[in-house]
Amino acid sequence: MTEVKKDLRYIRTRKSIMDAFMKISEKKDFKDITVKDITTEAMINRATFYYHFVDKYDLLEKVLSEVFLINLNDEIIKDYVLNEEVIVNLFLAITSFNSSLSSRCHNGYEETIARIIKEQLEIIFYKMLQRQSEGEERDRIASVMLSWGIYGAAIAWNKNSELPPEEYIKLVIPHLSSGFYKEPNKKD
Amino acid sequence: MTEVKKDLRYIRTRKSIMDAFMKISEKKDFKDITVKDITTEAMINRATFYYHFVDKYDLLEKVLSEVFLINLNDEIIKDYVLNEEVIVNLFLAITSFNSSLSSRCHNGYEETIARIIKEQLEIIFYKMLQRQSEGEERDRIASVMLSWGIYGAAIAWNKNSELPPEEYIKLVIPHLSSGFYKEPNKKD
DNA sequence: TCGAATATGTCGTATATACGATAAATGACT
DNA sequence: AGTCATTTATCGTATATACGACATATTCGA
Repeated sequence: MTEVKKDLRYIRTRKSIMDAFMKISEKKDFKDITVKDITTEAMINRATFYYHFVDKYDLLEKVLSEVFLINLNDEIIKDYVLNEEVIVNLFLAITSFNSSLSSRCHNGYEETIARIIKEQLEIIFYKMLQRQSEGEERDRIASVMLSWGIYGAAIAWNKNSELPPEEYIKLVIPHLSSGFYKEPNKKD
Repeated sequence: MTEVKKDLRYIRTRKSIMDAFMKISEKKDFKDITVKDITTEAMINRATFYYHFVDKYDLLEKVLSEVFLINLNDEIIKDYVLNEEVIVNLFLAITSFNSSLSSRCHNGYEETIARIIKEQLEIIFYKMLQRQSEGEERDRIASVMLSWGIYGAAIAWNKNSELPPEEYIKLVIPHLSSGFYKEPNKKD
């Protein structure tokens, strides 16, 4: 389907646009970013932007869903299973998007961002859980809870914490690895 | 003359090539760098490299002479005169090329590199000295001595010192600002 | 020493992108 | 309200670049 372009020019330009967008996102709120900003940073013509994306919202969707699967697929999903390192890295990936996250949600686009991120997280968690699977439906639910949980933690970190994100998320790792509470009466 | 191209594609691609080259230079010795290495890193076709440069030696010359005048012209030469900050920055710029510099000089290309860098340094020093000029010929000679001196210091730093380059060069700053020796009998 | 791989340059053709123009939408200021 | 400036989005044409093929060098291990 959707015709995967493999012309090097296309790939490089697409990457330039996405990199530029992410760089600008670190300083500017999403709603204040113009297509001109992006094309200037990416050193491409404005018309070329529209050759690749419908508009900046389209770009946002694709950046969010691809950056996760690119940055993380390669080094993490391939042979890793769910563990501390994975969770920390995912958390860092989310918080690095603080630009879009931290802004007031008065234009209603934050929900879309949140939705996309959580969808991607869910996909990743599900893939990883299946490697050590103990039931498909259980994995599904676990993926949902983890995606919402991690994302929520990122939001909370953004609002409150002065801790570095890495330390912040590590505080809760014990609960994720060994459970949130102790079985009251367990053999052995 | 030489037809300054201003097509954005040309500019972006040229920059990509130079950035890629500098990045690779930090890890690989110049003589071990292939055109393929550069084009892969820059995400461009090999043929395109030859559209921009004759060969990797041509690229080296242009990188060396432009990087100095780009990185330094903007922030330094414009309204600055010769001072501590300028000297430190120039020194850092040179040492950051340690890749090519530090290699054994058995292919004889180090001399070319040295020549180009010194030429560029001389141009920069001369421009700066002229702002506070006390004679054209004196400025010329001073530029020559400074360019050779700074460059030599960079080479020496590379061979011997464990000091950070910034500290290293700062040790000699007093001599550059106040002279290498005291006038034996000076009025006042 | 000899092949076999890898690197260098060059060329013709196809295509992604630059450029400039355009119209319409949006926003800021009086 | 209206104007001015900026941004969005689309178009036709020109051009820089990708691609693949090619002939030479160069490197390197058997």
